[in-house]
Amino acid sequence: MGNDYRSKDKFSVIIDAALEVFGEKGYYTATISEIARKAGVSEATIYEYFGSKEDLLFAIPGEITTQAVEFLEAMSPYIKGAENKIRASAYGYFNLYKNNPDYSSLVLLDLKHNRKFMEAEGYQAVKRSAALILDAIEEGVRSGEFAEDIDPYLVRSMILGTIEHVFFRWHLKGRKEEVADFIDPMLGIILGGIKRDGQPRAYQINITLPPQP
Amino acid sequence: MGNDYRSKDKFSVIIDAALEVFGEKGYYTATISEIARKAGVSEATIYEYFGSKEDLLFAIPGEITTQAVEFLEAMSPYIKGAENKIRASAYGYFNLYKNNPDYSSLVLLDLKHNRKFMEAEGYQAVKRSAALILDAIEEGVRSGEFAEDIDPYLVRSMILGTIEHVFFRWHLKGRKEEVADFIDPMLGIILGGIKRDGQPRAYQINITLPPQP
Amino acid sequence: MGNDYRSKDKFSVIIDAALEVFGEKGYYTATISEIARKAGVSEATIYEYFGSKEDLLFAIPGEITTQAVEFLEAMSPYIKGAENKIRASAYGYFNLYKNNPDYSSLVLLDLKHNRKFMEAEGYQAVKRSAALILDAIEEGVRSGEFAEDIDPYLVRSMILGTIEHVFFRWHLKGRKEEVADFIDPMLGIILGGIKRDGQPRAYQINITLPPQP
Amino acid sequence: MGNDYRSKDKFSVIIDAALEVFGEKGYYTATISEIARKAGVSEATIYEYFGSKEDLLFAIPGEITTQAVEFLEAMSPYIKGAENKIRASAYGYFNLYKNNPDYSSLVLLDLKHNRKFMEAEGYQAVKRSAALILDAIEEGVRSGEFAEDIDPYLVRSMILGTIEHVFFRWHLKGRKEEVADFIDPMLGIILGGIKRDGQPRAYQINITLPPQP
DNA sequence: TATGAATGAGATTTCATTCAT
DNA sequence: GATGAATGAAATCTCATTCAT
Repeated sequence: MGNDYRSKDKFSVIIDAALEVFGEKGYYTATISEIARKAGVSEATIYEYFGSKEDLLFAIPGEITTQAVEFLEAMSPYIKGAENKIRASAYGYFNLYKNNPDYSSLVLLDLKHNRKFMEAEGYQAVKRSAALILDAIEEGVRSGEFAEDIDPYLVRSMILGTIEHVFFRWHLKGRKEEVADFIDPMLGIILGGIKRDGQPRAYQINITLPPQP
Repeated sequence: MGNDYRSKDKFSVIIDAALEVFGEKGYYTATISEIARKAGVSEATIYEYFGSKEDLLFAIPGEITTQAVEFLEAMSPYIKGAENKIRASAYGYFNLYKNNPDYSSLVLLDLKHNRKFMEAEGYQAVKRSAALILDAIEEGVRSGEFAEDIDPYLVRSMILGTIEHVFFRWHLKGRKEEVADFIDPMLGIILGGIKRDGQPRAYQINITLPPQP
Repeated sequence: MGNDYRSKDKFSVIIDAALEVFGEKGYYTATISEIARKAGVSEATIYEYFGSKEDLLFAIPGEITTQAVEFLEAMSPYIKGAENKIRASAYGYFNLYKNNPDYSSLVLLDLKHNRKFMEAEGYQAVKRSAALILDAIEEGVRSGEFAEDIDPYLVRSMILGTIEHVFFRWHLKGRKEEVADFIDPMLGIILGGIKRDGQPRAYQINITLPPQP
Repeated sequence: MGNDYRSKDKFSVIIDAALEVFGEKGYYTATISEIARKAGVSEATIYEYFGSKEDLLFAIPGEITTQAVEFLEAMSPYIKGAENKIRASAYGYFNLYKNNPDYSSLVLLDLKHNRKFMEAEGYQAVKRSAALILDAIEEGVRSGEFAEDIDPYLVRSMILGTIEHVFFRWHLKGRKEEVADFIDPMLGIILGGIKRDGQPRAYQINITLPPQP
């Protein structure tokens, strides 16, 4: 435990430092040297744990995202109704990004643009979580909760795109103010736009024409 | 005229080459040397036209975006109704991104993450175009077209976020298939979610009349 | 005359600009581009008149120094006495350096350190003027004006070294105050130290020895 | 100790190589690449030890000069009489320049012309040593050893100017012959020129005795 | 003659990465 | 396991210089 513990500690320490530095400066501008300094280890030590700068980058999301997604997946069976599932996922993203600003900066500004990462292991969790949303939307269509002519992929893009866009701007603007909870209003609009609800929409009405002479 | 033509040509040739290389490899991975090779000029020549690699990057959007935005702005007064204005802007983005894949790759994958660029001149056009959408939304709220409790900034984020997200994924997936026109369905959902309910949406319905006896 | 005049003008204009820029920034830090700008000609034009940056550097002293030295040489026969000849030469240097600060900066800070220049044509005038001083000193020794055990080369080094040192420091200190006339005091000391004069020095006294037994 | 030794070695090895190359070619013409080659290290290694080419240049005098000056300063209190103090300092310069030809070349041909260096730390030692001379001269004036109407700054300029001029020419002429000891003759002249006349200069005379009957 | 335009040739500098200890 | 020290490999950028017009 002693060795293992110490070892694991150093691993985490490096990851944390890398997250912080990458998050602040971006992948290319960040240097191993600064990460090492912040982690309190030598540069060479970083290479004991991670094969390369890119490996270190890719190793970061593994932990954080996986944890968040596993929580969501575990919760999923207990949530009833497509809408609630979507809401849960959306809040999952929201909280993940909000509570881990360096991480979200890293993901939104660096990782997302890295094709290699998209194919790397660390991205699997993100994919699974995106799949959860898609499933929920499709479930909603099947169940009649949502209109059947909607494109589930588009709806998911709207949800994820909005969340990313808001956090993205937040980062670029220097993370000054806190990000308000925009999930409910956003879902209000999107769900309002795709729900097939009791109150028939205008385009669903039946018109009774007066008898023609 | 001859001279001028040749000069302008070289400027454009470099911009085009840079657009291509930056678009493919990203700003940091791209090298001046490759851009020079692709442009068919020497590296030194690039520095005759652009002071630095970053200047070159920032010079790219100036032309393309400005043109697109100016068209939108010129058109704006002739478009009546908030919804139509929004639609016009959304299609503006859509077409811009769709017709200039290298450019959209560059903007979405590189420029957007560059704080310096956000403050640079080339970005002004993008800002103006984003302002157009916001104005339209606010106009819709004032006119009663849209519910008054909506957050115009959120709505704009939804529109832009969705567009960016879709194109973003398209780039990361290798631009294989053509991007379908998702603007109408997207706006259908969003506008459907923000329109003031009392207002009958007669204009959206298709009526099939029963056969007349 | 028109052509020639114009042509000569441009030559001078370039020399003057070069003198100014070299004098201010030093040879290596100065750029042809800045000289061209200051001269109001294109860089290429400079190469019409001078083969290279170094040629331009070497061309500068030719005019100024030659003029000053020729004046000295012309005057020389009319000056009587070693001391007066030395004084004339020393003041020649003094005035040259004082009245042409850029030139003296150039010579003291750049040209002097350039072995190629020492062998170049432009340096001949300087050499001739240094020879004048040497001749005068030797003349003084021959005539008995100066002590015969002095080293004329050393004396010349003292004169030139002092003048250069003073102006050198003046340049490095930013040419703030005007350089005072230190030639007379300096020569007072040096000549005082080498003159074999009527007022017998201590070492020239006659000793009357007590009668030897 | 082993490590420390090796480390110090490399530092010195680079300094020595730089001294040699700068001394030979001058600062601007010298290249890091050649210094690295001569030092037997990579260019990158040089940058591990010195932040920039200029830093490397400025780091050179620190050691050599400081040592020489500290020796002088330590000796100073034990030397009695202004004249002897001046002589000691002058020989200090003389030996420094003579025993370290590369160094003196560097100082006289490169460093002295660098305004930044004049303000840099490495130059402090030179300044202190120049102050020593000035103090000695002023002491001589106060004590009546020297005439009171002399300008101590001028006298110092004469001493330093002469020394620099002689070594300077030596370098430019290719350091062929050895530099003779010109300090004593030079001081003989200068001191002869500034000494208060009343004081008999018994120690300088050669006496030829008349034939004894 | 004059020059706008283009470039060859390098120089400095930066960093990720390696390796002996 | 940890690291100090060293470096290979590039990349950006600068300028003196050339040449077609």
